[in-house]
Amino acid sequence: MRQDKPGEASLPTHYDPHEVEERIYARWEADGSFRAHVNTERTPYTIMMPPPNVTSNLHVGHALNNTIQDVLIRKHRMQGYEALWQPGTDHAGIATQHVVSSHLQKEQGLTRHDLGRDAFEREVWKWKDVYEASIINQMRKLGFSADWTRTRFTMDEGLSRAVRRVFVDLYRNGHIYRGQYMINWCVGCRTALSDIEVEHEDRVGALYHVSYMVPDGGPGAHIPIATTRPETILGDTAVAVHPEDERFAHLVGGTAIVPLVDRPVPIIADEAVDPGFGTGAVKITPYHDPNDFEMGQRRGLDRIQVMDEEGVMTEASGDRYTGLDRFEARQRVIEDLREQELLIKTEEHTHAVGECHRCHTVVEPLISRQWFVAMKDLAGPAIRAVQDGSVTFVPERFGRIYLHWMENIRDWCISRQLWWGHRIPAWYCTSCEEVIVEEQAPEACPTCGGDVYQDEDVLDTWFSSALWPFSTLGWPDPTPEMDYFFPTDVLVTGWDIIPFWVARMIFSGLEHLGEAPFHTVLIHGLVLDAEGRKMSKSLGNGVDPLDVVEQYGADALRFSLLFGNAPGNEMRFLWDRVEAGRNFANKLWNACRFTLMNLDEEFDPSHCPDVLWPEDSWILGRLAETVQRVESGFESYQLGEALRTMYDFAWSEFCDWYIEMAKIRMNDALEPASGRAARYTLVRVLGDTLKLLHPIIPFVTEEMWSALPDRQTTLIEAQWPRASDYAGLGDAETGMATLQDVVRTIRNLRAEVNLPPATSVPVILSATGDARDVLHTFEHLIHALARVSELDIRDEDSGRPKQALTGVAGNIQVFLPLEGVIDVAAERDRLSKKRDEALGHLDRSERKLADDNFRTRAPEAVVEREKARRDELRAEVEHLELRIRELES
RNA sequence: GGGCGCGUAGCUCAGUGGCAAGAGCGCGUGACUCACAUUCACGAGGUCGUAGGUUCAAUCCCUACCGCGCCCA
Repeated sequence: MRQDKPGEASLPTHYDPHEVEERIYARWEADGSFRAHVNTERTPYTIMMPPPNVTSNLHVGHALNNTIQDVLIRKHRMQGYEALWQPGTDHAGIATQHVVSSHLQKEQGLTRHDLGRDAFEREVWKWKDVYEASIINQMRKLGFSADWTRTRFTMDEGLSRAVRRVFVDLYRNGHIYRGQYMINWCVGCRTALSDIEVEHEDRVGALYHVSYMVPDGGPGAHIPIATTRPETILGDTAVAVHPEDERFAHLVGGTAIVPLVDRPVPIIADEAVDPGFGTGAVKITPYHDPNDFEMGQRRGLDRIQVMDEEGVMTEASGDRYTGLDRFEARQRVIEDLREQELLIKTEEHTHAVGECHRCHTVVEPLISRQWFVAMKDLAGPAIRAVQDGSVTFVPERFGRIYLHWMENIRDWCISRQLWWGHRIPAWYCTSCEEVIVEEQAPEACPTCGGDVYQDEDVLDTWFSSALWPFSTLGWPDPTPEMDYFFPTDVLVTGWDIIPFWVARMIFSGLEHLGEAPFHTVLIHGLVLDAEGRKMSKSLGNGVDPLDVVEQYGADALRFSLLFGNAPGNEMRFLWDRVEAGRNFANKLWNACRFTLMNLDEEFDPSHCPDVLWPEDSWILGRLAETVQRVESGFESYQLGEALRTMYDFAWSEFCDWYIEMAKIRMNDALEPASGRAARYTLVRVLGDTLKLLHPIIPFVTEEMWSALPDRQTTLIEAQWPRASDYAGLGDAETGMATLQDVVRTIRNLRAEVNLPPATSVPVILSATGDARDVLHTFEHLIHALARVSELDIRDEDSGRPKQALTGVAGNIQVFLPLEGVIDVAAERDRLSKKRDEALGHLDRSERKLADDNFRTRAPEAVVEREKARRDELRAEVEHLELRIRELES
């Protein structure tokens, strides 16, 4: 939208994002504006993009997450920081394996086992290539200014090397071990899961009370136990009661017979039993329950596996049950117990059932040989980093969630029985017991020289994500990027992955580099649908960001994600808000059109006129304050507040008032200096407003910027405004508030009697002293802004019109002498209403000031303000009463 | 059971220990005013969940309760 000759308006009346966005984005890329370089002349500012999963395209949640980052990056870039936004994608082991498997099944009817490991992996890589490209394309359409030349993928060679290095280091330092422990097993995904990959959901189930016979307790002696999982009875190896439970004290030390399998097991006393739950006695199944597993370890109980990794009952469960699915087995066990009259009763019972957060099948706790990270030693420094403030969460409350999780952390199961991911760098000897953990594959067993084979399993995806803040910068190699950009500055993410990712990055940074990878964690909420529901595939209520961009433009989408949102809070996606964003962009566009249309040949933006008019000083003063408020909004990460401040300034002050006033002055041939000052101020204020808004709505602002005269750089590289830039220019105290008050009062009176805006009316303003001077200063403006035919500014004692609509603007009386139009009775009612309103306020104010406590204890400024307010209200009431009396006479 | 968040205009949400509490959308009235009808002017609409407490002053801080949502066990 360049225009060659000033004064010629060739711009369309509506801003069209489609025409603009692609071109602008290409320009930024061609200029290398997103590139970050190691540059010791500048301070680095670094944000690591949370790498989206290559499973599928981005949704609006991603759009929010990345918009926030882009805003921070663009702003700091304009402030002169060397701003690196490091992008990339995540291989998302279990999730990607899942979608590719389903895809294969659907398209070709094949399972991954039909293909075999290598061929399956090739399929996943293909999927990754497609979605990585698609995701990056989406992000470009949204205007994100990441340094794409540095794009990384968690399974890149370099990042994989970082994974192996970390695994080996942790192993050698004793932080990684392998062993048989209780883990969460997903029967659907056929893999181990870590604790946090299990979601607990309350379900209505049953609590079964079952009799266990106690043969040496006398005839008919039994102990009643309660369980929610009767099928695990088959694997029981003890019965436990609380040591102080008198009901069962006589049985402790004896033997109970496990029903259906007739296995004698000890009756033990253990503090872990809750005597208030169920019958007070519990069955112990060390192989299939995490609490029982711990008790089993303490007490040296036997472990019997009655269910395998496919959720099918094993031979150890007995002939009647072998080969049954776990849920069928439960039914058969219940029937058999009932038949043998060992089932005492069944009661409804709601309890939390763990399910796989990926496939939502019920998770089976069982003992399995897996690799673990011992968390205790690693957690300590990570807790201290947040406690001592070296890492700060915004909003603060999320720091407590983090600490709670860290303080109760358990060892992290990191091996996954998947094909997609980083293969565990451990080799086993076929001839001896040797386990070799190395970054590079060993050729033979170092102990006996036997053949070796690598562990079949891969690592939990988060094991590599935890290294993202430094693996992307080249670690473990010593790179200039590591020296310069690490540690990074802000991590922006949702609260849902604090334990998965944030916590692990923090302890990884501390362990491997001796410092936390960022100083601030900025948490945002979820984006919900218009009804406040979580967006999900099954509900089909998701919103594709590209749809929004297509319809309204990227700026409108970005605006809608930030406007009116507070940090950490959930937000609903509303099309109305997108529309508001589009309208705002259009408003700015037209302000820019107006400005350009009014520049003349001799306009020189670099030359500040010697004299500025009061309205120029006013808008510059308002701008200075806006800059300051925006700055403090950004500092506290209140982007929504910052945006609202800019929005109000640009629309309600600059467009609604300043531009309207500038029109009048630029048309005034008698005062060319006024027009010059207005032109300068217009360009100055518009330009700086575009700078402020650029991080949030980059496209439309850049497009307008390029049309303003004499731009030295693109807007993305322009210098961020500072409040001090307006020293000596801005002045908020120019009587503008009085002018606005008077104009509004006149407009209000006109509206009372339904006067069309085109009709001019005579107006009498009555005031004394300073107020009258202000009115004289702005006489021409009042004329035009309020559509006044004849303006009569007079002293209070120089008479008042008889027949007139009356209003009060502070200590100024406003009269519209419209003889014939006035309905005296209606006017009297209107004024009485106004008087009563004012009286109410005045009453409150006077009572406040009559209170000694208030006068002595409240700050002086507050008391002074209250006095001023009271005086103003008094004057208003007096004026109104005088007028009412006049109408009555 | 433990923890957290929310409850402010018809709707969706900002906000602050001290002027008469705001926005967007919606609603009413008027206007094709020469940047913009994706607009402009004017207006209606709120006991800031309920009850106590702290304070000169509470929508904001504290306590309890009610309603909604989330996390952990």
